[in-house]
Amino acid sequence: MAVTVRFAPSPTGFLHVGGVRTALFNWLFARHHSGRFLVRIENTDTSREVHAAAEQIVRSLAWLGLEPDEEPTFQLDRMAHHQETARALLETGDAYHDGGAIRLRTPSDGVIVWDDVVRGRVEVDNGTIEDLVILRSDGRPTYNFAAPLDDAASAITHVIRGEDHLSNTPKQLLVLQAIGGDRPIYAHLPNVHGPDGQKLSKRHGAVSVEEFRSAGYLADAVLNYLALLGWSLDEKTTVMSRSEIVRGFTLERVGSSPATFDHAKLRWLNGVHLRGQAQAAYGEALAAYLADIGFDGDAKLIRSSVPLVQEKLSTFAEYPDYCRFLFGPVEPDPAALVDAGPVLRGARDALRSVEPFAAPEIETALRAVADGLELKPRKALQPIRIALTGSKVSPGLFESIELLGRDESLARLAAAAA
RNA sequence: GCCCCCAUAGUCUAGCGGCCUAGGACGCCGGCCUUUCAAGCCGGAGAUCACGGGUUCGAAUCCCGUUGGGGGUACCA
Repeated sequence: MAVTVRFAPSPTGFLHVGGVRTALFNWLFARHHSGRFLVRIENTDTSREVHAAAEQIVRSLAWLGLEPDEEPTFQLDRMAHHQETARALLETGDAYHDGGAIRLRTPSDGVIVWDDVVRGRVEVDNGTIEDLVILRSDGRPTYNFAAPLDDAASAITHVIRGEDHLSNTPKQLLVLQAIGGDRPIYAHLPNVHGPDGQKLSKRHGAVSVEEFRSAGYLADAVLNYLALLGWSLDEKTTVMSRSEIVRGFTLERVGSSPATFDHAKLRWLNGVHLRGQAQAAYGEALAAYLADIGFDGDAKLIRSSVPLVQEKLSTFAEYPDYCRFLFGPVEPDPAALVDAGPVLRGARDALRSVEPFAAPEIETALRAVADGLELKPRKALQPIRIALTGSKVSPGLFESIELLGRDESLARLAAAAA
């Protein structure tokens, strides 16, 4: 039987780290087995539904490249079927009315058992499970009734979800038993915690997928990082491409202890992925990101600046601070330029005649200036950098000058020397 | 309260009875490189494998207890 999995979020807000991790593991499992990955929005609790949350979730998944193999479905769309099933259960006596609701009759003794792929064998006393409401008094199904029904209807083979659903599993198994549905295989993933050990939430900083996107992270890096939260390929591999993860992913290597989200490691990993990109793709992604956040800069210039920054940035968000000087005037701190007159004038004279106006030639010329003034390169170049970029930290000076152009460079040098 | 789950360095993890004087990665510290910052390279500190009992010739690995953390206990998902 072909592997079919589903990611089933409730539309109560943005897709956050814990949610994506669950979605990712489902997607990886499906891809690894050439199976299908479905998305089902669990919207049976209409009172908690947040407007546009479903679209938001789907969009976040798309950004990460976790595209479902079918149009996402909404649980409530199958309400007629849920109600019909409840009625049938009523007729066989497996369910009964209670107030306005309908409850499933559950056994009071014995145990219900399943072999969880990540937890191992789990046994629950039937006595601890009370007759569960399957249809609310207003006719809407409850989650624990609708979910197993829908799983069965979609022929879900593996239910991969957060450990908060562990205690729902016996209930859903009981429902499945009552309707004679096939059992899927269950895998309950450990939670993702914040730095304080509490469940990850807003106050731990960026946790929604959208935030990572606007913070300049690469989807592949986020994916790589998330995959490592609870799963490992082997004893030493950290950096992996999407396809390497898909190839190596198995549920057997998913751990059962909760993980803490570490922004610093994500950041590092993002830098690694950024540096590994082809220059053209990097430029493409960078330009798209900058347009997204409203950075006003010529796309062509952005592209040509890629070689200057690719080795330096760990997120795209750092780009403006590094390269703002390429796109507009600078205001060097005069205090940092005292006594710099001779160097700046020397640089100006040298740059006036450099041919061609390219980094290697510029470097030769400026080093000669430093030599002539008997200054160490470190000493001589820093004021020039400040005059041209307005900052003590910048991309490579010579490449920056080339990109800035002769006229602009001379003008900035003159202004600073004055 | 009751039920369940988890427990290796600050963090993510490897480990599934002897290969472990516990491996990798982030972070941290130092050095090299160097036009700044990064990157890169080299080196270092950091874990009595939560604690206490067992089992075994031998335990991070198996069992029991304790502690800590988490989840559940809804006509929420």
